[in-house]
Amino acid sequence: MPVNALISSLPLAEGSTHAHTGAWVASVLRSRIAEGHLLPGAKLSEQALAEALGVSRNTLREAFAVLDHELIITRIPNRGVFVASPGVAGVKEIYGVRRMIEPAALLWGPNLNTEALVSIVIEARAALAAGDIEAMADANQCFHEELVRATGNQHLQELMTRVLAQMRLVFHAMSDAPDFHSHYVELNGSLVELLQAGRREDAANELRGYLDRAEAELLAHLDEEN
Amino acid sequence: MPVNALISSLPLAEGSTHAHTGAWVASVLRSRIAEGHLLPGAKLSEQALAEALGVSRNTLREAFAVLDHELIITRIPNRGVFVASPGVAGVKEIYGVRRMIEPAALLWGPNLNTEALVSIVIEARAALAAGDIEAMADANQCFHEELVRATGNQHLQELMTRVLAQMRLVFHAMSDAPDFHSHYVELNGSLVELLQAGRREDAANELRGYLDRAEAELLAHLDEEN
DNA sequence: TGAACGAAGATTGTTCAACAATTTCCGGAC
DNA sequence: GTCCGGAAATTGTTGAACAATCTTCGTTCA
Repeated sequence: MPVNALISSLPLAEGSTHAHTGAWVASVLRSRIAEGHLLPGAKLSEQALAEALGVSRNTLREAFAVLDHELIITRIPNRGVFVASPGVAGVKEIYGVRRMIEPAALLWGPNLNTEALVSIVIEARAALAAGDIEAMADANQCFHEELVRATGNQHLQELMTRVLAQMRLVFHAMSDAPDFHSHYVELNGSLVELLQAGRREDAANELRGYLDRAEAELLAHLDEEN
Repeated sequence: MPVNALISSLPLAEGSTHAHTGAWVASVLRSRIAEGHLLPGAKLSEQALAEALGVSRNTLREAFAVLDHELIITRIPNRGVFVASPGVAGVKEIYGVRRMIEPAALLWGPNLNTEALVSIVIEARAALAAGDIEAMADANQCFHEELVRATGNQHLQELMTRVLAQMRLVFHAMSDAPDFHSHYVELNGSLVELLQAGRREDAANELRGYLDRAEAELLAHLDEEN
């Protein structure tokens, strides 16, 4: 288990004393997990983590409460805390959310910023040409985040951020994953074209089909992995 | 593998005295607030609450972390914890969520249960006839919760539950509120009629208008209160 | 051999007491 | 009346402690 080595590289709490340490711990763990340094299924030992982060077990526990609520970690009573690893049910949940919110944003979002979407697609194409899969995945995530930004609503954006964080966990759990992102670049592109033509309803419908196919693809890959 | 392996894979027994006290405290406070026993703006003193609930300050703190994340309470560093009191911005956020999720559920929800909605409308009508405003408000809430249940998605349902909890806070904050609920009974009724006729798109559009008017009404009342 | 048993040892759940950092309260000075 | 300064109260955080629960690992018994 390489977790111990990674934990030791965590930054220690320093300087600013007495300010929402719990939230700080939560954010550190959140990004550590998002970046894939802590992989799904990894156990987060209270004692080890508290020591590594330079905070007390009680403070760490407050961070755990937040991350648990965000579904980034899984707490099993008397067993411990683990990085969440969404299975088939999790993927279905994720796409259930996306299939409602994203088309709704496209169809009814009052702040739809087509230009921002265009520039993201251009970025993604550049990343694709450069063979930078990481950058492409980032761009794809930005695209869908920008989409939900059209709702002009903080709650929905937070939900989407949470869901996309879970998506990252799914990808991290599949180390042998093929490149899921590259062939969505052009799908995003055609979506943007529809938007530029003012055909929001068509765009929403296309997006729904797109999400259906993406879910099916992921589920197929998850099944064959077991 | 030995019997031990089989036993350990069984679902964990609930009700143990030694688990989830933090979650329990959170649920107690949640319902206390929902029922209006703790009004918006009220301060939740750590010491007093911990003593009253018979838990330690640390455990109470874990509950606070959860409720803060649910936006049911507001934490101000070094000042304390208060029951949230959504203002104009909060109401706009709430309706921003509802205006996206509810029509989407109506339009695309795979588990739309028209019969359940019908029976809720019937209940609401009975409450209206009996002059029971409380029951009417409950029925109205059930109606919209059932609507989101059509999405078959837990995340969206949780978000909706959170949003409806904030709605209750808004109503509690307006002690002199007129009866906002009674004239929505028939609007829900006409919505159901459209659904029974299979006209989901029309229903979604009508619901959007309905939510727009409801928001405007609430905002007007909030403005004149200041 | 291999499965069941059971007693350490480790880990989590929770509380308590203490202390530092801030805010709030209150009485006096101008 | 308001401005100031110092108690008093409250929050933020820690460390130790203990009970409950899991894990581990050697022992016993078919």
